[in-house]
Amino acid sequence: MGHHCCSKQKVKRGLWSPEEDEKLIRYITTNGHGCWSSVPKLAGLQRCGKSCRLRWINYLRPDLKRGSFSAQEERTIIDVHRIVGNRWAQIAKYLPGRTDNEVKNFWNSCIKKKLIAQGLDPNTHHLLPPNDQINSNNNNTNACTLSHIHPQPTALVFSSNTQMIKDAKMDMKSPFMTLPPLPPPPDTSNSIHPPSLHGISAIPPFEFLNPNYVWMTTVSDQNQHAVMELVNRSSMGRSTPIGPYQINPSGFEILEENYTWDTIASLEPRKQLEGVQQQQQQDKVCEGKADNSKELRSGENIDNSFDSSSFDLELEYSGLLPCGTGMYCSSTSSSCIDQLAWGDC
DNA sequence: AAAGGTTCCAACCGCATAGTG
DNA sequence: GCACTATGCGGTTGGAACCTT
Repeated sequence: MGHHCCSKQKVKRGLWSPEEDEKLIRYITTNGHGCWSSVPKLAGLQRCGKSCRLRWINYLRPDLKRGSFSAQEERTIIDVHRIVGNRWAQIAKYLPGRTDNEVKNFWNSCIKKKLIAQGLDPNTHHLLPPNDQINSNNNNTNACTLSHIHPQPTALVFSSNTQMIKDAKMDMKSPFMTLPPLPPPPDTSNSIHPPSLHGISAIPPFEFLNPNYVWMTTVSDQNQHAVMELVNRSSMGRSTPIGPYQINPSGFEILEENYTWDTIASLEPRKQLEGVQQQQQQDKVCEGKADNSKELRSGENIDNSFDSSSFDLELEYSGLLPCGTGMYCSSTSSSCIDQLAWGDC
């Protein structure tokens, strides 16, 4: 079955010859591609326009970066994939010089296997059930990796620059992150102070490992970045930020009461316990308020809107990750993230 | 060295959507 | 609103290259 665009033409298929490449390059560099369907004829090629377009975009474009993916690119792919899923074109946007096809192939041939080997489901980025984990039980490296990955909350911070706000479609499968380098965490044993972000320092000490508290993202500080927020999990879904720093100059709200950001093993929002919803429903009945922010915060609304298909944030990325027991590391600081990602403990 | 298996990636296929008349 | 075309995208495939036996 041929393409719609070339069903009437006698077209060549399969691998491109150097001569064909040369013709296409010469034509496009001279004239631009214009309407792709007319390119083959004008360039003297026995191909359909679609094939020419693909060849140009995936292979001949001068701005393409060839060669293997760097560790940084690999990390970016994983992190963006965690947010947007198999939306290769979206992912490729954050990898200059890479194409969606290239990213997709790299994912399928390489990253997927690495994640599975670490006991992570490449689709969900969650831990696989023990039976599905390959080599993770008899492999100390993986065991080490998982022990790092699992118990720590993670941090997600939005970049809410003007362009992003303009481009954002806030259906929010998940927010994405711009993570500034953090100051080194204080040297404490069990009680760790949260890092000070963007000059917000009035954060009281708290027990970082206390399961009653969880990091949540909210927007934003004076530098137009969203900041993490500690929320009392035991308040059954009510957002009870710790600290007097809820600022939102950008006008959009990310914090969702019913969701917490899970560990690095699963950065997707995770609905809290059923009791949370019940409590909220009770609250709604009691309060009977129609509050604008509630629209965004409503669990049902968010739930319904969790369609990654329209997630389109101008995201920036860097990798703040929990690193070891109660500690953080950032992507700008070295190999910790690599160790976490690939088990080089 | 040869056969068979596996991996990788360029290219294709088909669907969705936008644009146009 | 409809039909048609062009474009973009994700899933899939085919075959060359590589690896294993």
